[in-house]
This record gives sequence, C-alpha cells and structure tokens, in this order.
Amino acid sequence: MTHMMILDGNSLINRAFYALPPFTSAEGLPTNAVHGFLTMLFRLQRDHKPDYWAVTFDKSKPTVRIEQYTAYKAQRKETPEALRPQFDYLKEILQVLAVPILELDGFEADDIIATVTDRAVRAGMQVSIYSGDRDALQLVSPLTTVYFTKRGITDVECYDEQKMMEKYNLKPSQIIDLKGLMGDVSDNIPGIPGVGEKTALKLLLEYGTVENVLENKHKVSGVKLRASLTDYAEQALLSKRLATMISDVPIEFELEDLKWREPNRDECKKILHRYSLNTVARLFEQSLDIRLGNNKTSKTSAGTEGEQVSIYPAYDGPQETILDGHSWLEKMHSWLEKKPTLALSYRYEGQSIHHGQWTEIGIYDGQSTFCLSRNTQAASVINRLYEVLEDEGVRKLLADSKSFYYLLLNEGKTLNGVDLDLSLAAYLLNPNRSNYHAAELLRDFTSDLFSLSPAQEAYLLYKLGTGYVENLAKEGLEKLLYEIEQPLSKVLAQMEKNGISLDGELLHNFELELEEKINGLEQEICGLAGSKFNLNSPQQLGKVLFEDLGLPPMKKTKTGYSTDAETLEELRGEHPIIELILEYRQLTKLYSTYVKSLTAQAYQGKIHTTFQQTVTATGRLSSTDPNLQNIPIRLAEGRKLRKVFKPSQADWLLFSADYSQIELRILAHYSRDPILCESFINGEDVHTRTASEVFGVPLAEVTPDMRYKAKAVNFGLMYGLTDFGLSRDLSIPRKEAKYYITQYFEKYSGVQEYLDKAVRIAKEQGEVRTLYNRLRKVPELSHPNRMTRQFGERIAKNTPIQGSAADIMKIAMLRVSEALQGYQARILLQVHDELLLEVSREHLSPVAMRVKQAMETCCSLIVPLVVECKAGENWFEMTDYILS
DNA sequence: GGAGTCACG
DNA sequence: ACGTACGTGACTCCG
Repeated sequence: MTHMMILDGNSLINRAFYALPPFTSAEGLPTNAVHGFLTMLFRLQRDHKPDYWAVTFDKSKPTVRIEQYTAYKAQRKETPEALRPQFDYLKEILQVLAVPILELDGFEADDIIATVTDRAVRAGMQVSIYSGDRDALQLVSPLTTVYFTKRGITDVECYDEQKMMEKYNLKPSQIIDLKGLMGDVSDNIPGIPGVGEKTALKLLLEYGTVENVLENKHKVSGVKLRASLTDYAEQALLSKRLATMISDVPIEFELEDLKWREPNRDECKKILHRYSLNTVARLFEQSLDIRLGNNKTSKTSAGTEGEQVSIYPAYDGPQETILDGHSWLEKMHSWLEKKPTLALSYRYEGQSIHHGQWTEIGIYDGQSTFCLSRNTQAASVINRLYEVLEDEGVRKLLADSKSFYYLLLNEGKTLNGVDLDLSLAAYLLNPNRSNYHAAELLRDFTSDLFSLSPAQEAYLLYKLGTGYVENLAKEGLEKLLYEIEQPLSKVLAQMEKNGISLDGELLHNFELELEEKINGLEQEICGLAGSKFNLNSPQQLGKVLFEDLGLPPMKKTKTGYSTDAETLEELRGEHPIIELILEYRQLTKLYSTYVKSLTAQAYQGKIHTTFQQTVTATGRLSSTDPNLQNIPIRLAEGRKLRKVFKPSQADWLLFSADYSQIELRILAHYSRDPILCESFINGEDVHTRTASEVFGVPLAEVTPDMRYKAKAVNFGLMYGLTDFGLSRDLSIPRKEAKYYITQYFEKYSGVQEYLDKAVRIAKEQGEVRTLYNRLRKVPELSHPNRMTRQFGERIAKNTPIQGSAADIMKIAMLRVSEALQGYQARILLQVHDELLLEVSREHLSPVAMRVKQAMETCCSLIVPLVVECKAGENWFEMTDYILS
C-alpha cells in the first residue's frame, strides 16, 4: 500500500529543542532542535521508506481559532531565543532535501495535517502522522496511524484504534470530546473547571460525546460536577470546537507534490555540513542509500515486498510497436479506412511552441502503441501522418490540443477530428487546478511518471479519457467542452499564429523618448530628495518620503510604508516631489512592461501572444508572453502606445468589436430586474438611468458627478459591492457609500433578490454555474473563517456574471471565425469583451456587418446584446464604424 | 519566491 | 473589531 508520512514540524522541533542539550554549529548558530528533528526524519526514511511525505508548520499569522476564542494559545510562552531561528534553518535544509513543506497563513500545522490526511486517505493511502501533540489522535483511522513522541524525539509510541481503546477507552473521534471536557492547558483551551482526564474519560465512556454528557447532566453523580456541567456547558462546546482539527483548509497542493523525491546528494551534504550537522549527514547518506535500494527491489519484486507496492498501477499498457517505413504507410492507410480513435501525445523542440517543431508523436490506436520520430522517417510517412491528422473521421484524443494545432500550423498543416482534449476537460471539471499538462494529469492515474515514452503517454491518456468522459457527463459539461472550448482552441491557435504587427520605428522612438524623460525625472527627484536612491524600491522611497522629507505616512504595508498611487495621490500638494514620482512610476511602467518587452518579443515585426485557455477560475482567457490584454488605454500617455499596433498589410485596417455592458446585461438577464431590463431594452445609458434612480432625479437632470457615482455602483455590484470598497473608489465617506447602496437596492430590488439567491444556492450546492453550465466549486463558502466565507460569497455573485460573459464571448469567437471564411480578415486578439481583427479595406463593410451580427446573435438573453464597432489605421486611432 | 506596484476587463 | 470589490500578468526589489 502507498504510504504517506506527515511530520508536525512545530511540535517535533519543540520537542527536539527541549529534549537535547544546547549545541551550536561552527559559526555559533544554535542547531540542537534541527539536529533532533533531522535525526528523526532520517531514521523514519531509513526504516519506513515513505512513498509520500511532508512536514507541516504553523505560520506566525493569527489562526482561525483566535477568531472564535481570543484567549486561544494566549498562555503560550514566547519561543526561546535559541529556538526561534532554527525554524528557518530547518526549512532551508528541508528544501534542499526535497522534503515538501506545507504551511498556510491562518492555520495551524494540525489543520494542515488533517487536510493532507483526508486527501491521502481518499486516495487510498496509508498515513502515518508524527507529532508530539495528542490532538492528532483524533485522526486515527483504519488507514491512519499516529506516532506520538514519548521521551526525547526518536522514541515514539504508535496509536491505532485498538491502542486508543486500550489506553483511553476512546474512539479517535472522541479526542475532541475529551478536550472539550478537560481542556488543554498548553493551548489555553478552558474545558470545564474541575474536570480532569479521569472524570472526562469516565463521562465519555458513559455518554460518548460532550453534547450527550450535557444532555444527561442530571444523571451525573456529584453535585459540584452537575453544577459545573450546567454553568460551563457553552464553554465545553466551544472547547470542543477549538480542539477540532479543520480538515479542509484551503491549502493548495497536489498529492503528487508530496511524492518522495531523490534529493541532490551533494547539495544535501553541503548544507548539513554548513550547519555542522556531521552525524546527521552520515545518517542521511545511510538512509538515502537504503531508501533508494529498497525502491529498486520493490519495483522488481512487487508483491513479495508487500508494503511498498503503489496503489496506482505501473505502466501496464502494450509495448511499443516498431514499424518500418512500409509498415507505417500500411498502418496509416488502415486508420484512414477504419477510422479508429487515436490517442496522441507529442514532443517538440524549440524555446516555445511559436518557434517550435514537433519531434515525436506517440499514438495509441486502441490496440497498439507507436511512436513516430520526425528525424528517422521518410517524408512520405510524415505526409501520410498529416493526412491522418487532418482526417475529420479519424477521431483524436490528446492533451493541450491548442499547442498541437500550433505545431501543425508551423508545418502548414492542421488537425481535425479532435474528440477529447484532456487538458480542457480537466479544466472544466476543476478550473482551480494549477496545471493541466499531460504529465500532470497522468499523475492522478499512474505511478510511472518519470520515464513515459510518447507511446506510453498516448496509451495512458486514452485510458484517462474514459474516466473524464464519465465525469463530464455527470457534471453536465459535455456541451461546453465539445461545442465551445474544444473548437475554440483551434481558433485561438490560429489567432496566436496570426500575431499582431508592430510599427518598430515608432516603438523605438517611444523608447528613446521615454528614456530621456525618465532620466530627467530621476535627476529632478534625487535633487529634491537631497540624496540618490533607487526610485524603484518602495522601501527606499518610503524612507525618503516619510523619514527624510517628513511627509505624513498614510497607509502601511506588511513590510513598511505604503507608497502606491492612491497614497501618493493624497500627498500631492504636500511636496513637489510627489507629482514627479507619480509621473516617474507611470513612465517606467510603460518603459519596462510595454516598450521594452514588446521590443524584445517582436519576431519578424509581429507579436505572438499565448492565450491561456485553462488558467482562470471563471472561464475567461488570459494572455501571456506578452500579455496583450492589458495594453494601456485609460491614461493618455499610455494609450499612445496603441499606435504601434497596426495591420499586417498595406490597405488593411484594424477593426474592433466590443460588447457594450455585457456583464450588466447578464445581470439583468439573471435577475430579471424590471428597471435594469427596461434600461437595456430601451437602449438607455444604463449609468445615467441608475443615477436617476439612486438620486431620485429625472434623467435629464443627472449630472456628470451623479453618473460617475452610479457607474461605480454598477461596477461594484458585479464584484460583491461593499460600502468600504465604494467609498474608497469614489473618495467619499462610508456612510455616503452605504446610502447609495441602500438606495440602489431599493430601486433595483430584483438585483438584490437575485444576488441573495445566488449566494444561497451556491451555499447549498458548494458550487456556482454560468449560463452555459461552466462549473466553479466554491469551498470558501463553508470555510470556518468569516473573511474567507465572505470572499466565497463575492465569488458566488461574480463568477456567474463574469463566467457567462466569457462563455458568450467564446461562442462569439467561434461564430465570427466561421463568418470570416472567404473574407480578407483575421481575428488577432480577444480582450474579454472585445475582439480585435484586421481586415482589408475592401472587405471592411461586409466583415463589420458579419462580425457584429455574429456577436449579437450568438446568445439570446432577455435583454439585447449590443456590439460597438470601431476601425482605424492602428489600435490608437480607432473611430466608430457605423454600419451602413 | 514573495511582496509591492500597476496595467487591463 | 476586523478587513473589505471580481478576474488576470509582468516588472522590480529584496531577503
């Protein structure tokens, strides 16, 4: 059985510190606790050979339990001077040892242990927990054993269910009841005064739980005890809650992150000797040898070794079939005839997909696996392969189809007949994963991860697909996948391939201009400050402003003074330097993030971004390397940068089509609020109408300021508006903000009802859905921390809106892409609610009409969808394009 | 690698 | 009393 070992770092390092005499490294650093901990760790590695392991730590941030009970752990002594730095030494060493560390703000090591245990047990693993804290005993189960340090640190006592019954007459789940009654001095959990271990155990033997004890308190013998049970009932229940480990903390990790990995032996020895841990270093080598040696034997003689067999199967598919050129042609001929489903995997060379060439393609055809290498095959075979790939009838299953489309586009070929893209499928099933690469997806599925050949990978993807298809059906995600995401990846690949052209000369001029201005500002600012310092360092800037120049600090960050634009804006007028710094910030941002990076990333006059289809939790796309979805527009200086984006050919134009107020329209659709719907149906300016409603004045009397405020309310709505947020954004008192919100919801009561309902249903289901059934789980909604729960509520309000807008735009892109067939026009970029195209002048008129039409009709809401079109010589000079 | 900052919808 | 609007990506500093 697969075995996971979890060590409670805090608890064990404390034990080690007190158990060992103080000794120090050659440099004089205290190392006794580190020594003790590592000795234990290596002995465990040697004797138990974990398949997975992790060390958990508390973070210094307040824990969730403080919220419930402020005295929690209040009694705890300060960490001794000699122990404090050892946490960092240990973490540093663990990193080199390739031992995973788990910690999370706001949660104790215990909670993380509970969470990891829960996940591991669900995955069928056997878990051993090492701790000096008796709390951990609540996790004991048939699959989970707790090792409790007795004397010293390496001397441990093993607790399973039987042992607990023998020793305490308790089931694991009753540990929290025990704490609830007797409390815990070290954590300052009160329990019931006068109730110690003996009484508590007696009560629990009879009544089982705290609740049941309290219910039957009249039956309990002893006047004093009965009185205590009455007086401290609440306190007992609270104590029980405090003692309960949280097994669903939002810590991000994959079980596979915790897999035992072989560390770099030399690096490990080096760092251990640096801390003068020579004995430990010897133990390390010994334990590593045994761990590695054992690994080998368990692989060759799985089953006889017993313990070390993974729950996942090792690769058990067909051996790769080797074909000569002639047999390849025959095989591919038969595929074209019989139309099997092919699972594909691919490898490529080159720094990125955009300049890459595929090198190997692994194929599984339902019976045999193959691998085709481009270098060793004749052109005739490769060309035949392209025929297979382009054959719509030969269905394909693969991961990250967008990249494969792109690699084929590089060859002037394409891919047809994609049945299942596993990356997209996995994304729809859980958009919160961090990684959707083939290798990563297969980690859920097989223990053989390191040396998969393309052929083996293809076979495993095929098998993985079966489970995905079932789950997609269960979650109702098939249409979204097959009709939206999968076809879209082909459109995206083509957009990336198209790229967008840059005016290199103009860009260079920008660069020179900015350099000059920035240099000037730098001089001026240093002059005013009276010293030379690094303007890019918020820390140094804070010191100059708030210490040297004595300006009043407004906000603080974790690390010091805040110097963000909002803060500086308030200080404008206090000192001439402020204005210059704001300008410096603006210009350097333009320079380094945009001008410099675009210059560096241009390739033959074009920029090819990557659209990420599996990144956001809401279903939006994202754009990277470079990000072309955040090119400046709001401020005039930045906006000018858009001049450098131009059509790729003479006599072509850029054309943009953007959805007007798509998110508010979706809100209108969801809520069916009469006023909001009427606004859109009548084609009113929605912010003006909101202002009129909120301020109670006729439409004609709405002032720009009123409209501005109403607009902020409308935006805020979709994010889960708070008075604080609104007041900050509008620089108005909170009371005023609150008043607007109240007014808004009074008028737009349908919106309020909808948002409340959205949260209620999300809480019931633990998830939210979009118009096209896109799924996002929201575990935050049932989180013990209030802040986290409120965050979950905002997600529940926002995701259906943002996500539905994303769905609609994706459908629109498919429709637009079809509508452009036969025209001199290409889609270049998508910026969430805007599509940027390039089109020949000649075809501008019909293309504009078709694009607008496609976007406005691709989804039918109870309010109209409206698209606004612009055209121009570059992305700056865009003027409204009125359809004739 | 995290924190701070800032660009976009 | 506390910390606070949703979703992203990139650059710079600094330990």
